[in-house]
Amino acid sequence: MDDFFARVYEVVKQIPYGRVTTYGAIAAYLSAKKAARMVGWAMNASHLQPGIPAHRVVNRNGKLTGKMHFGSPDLMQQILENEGVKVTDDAITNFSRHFWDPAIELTMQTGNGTD
DNA sequence: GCAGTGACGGATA
DNA sequence: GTATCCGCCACTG
Repeated sequence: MDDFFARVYEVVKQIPYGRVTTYGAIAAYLSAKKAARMVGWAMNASHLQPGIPAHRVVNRNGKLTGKMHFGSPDLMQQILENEGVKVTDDAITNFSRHFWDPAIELTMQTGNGTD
């Protein structure tokens, strides 16, 4: 729990305001690209940890697949729109424009919060 | 120890 | 582009 989960949380917490990423991107960053499910599963437990902007994590299609886990099915969309991310039909519009890849933005630097 | 499941993704048809 | 299947790793029953 302090291994894989912590990794996912670290990456998710690095997601800047108004940006979003995908489970696969995080998984790939964690060298577990084949196990994108694990990321999503870890996110399921993310609500146990504070400061985890899980709403900024969507699936490859930019779809708010996990919105149902926020307590309110519309909460996730509300937060995204509140951050300037337009959401239509439970999917992020201009997704590629808001897309944030940890493997690029973090330049493959694991756990380096010096910046 | 085995089987089922999961906030996914990629490949194939 | 859409639909279906399989693989992936970890956890629970």
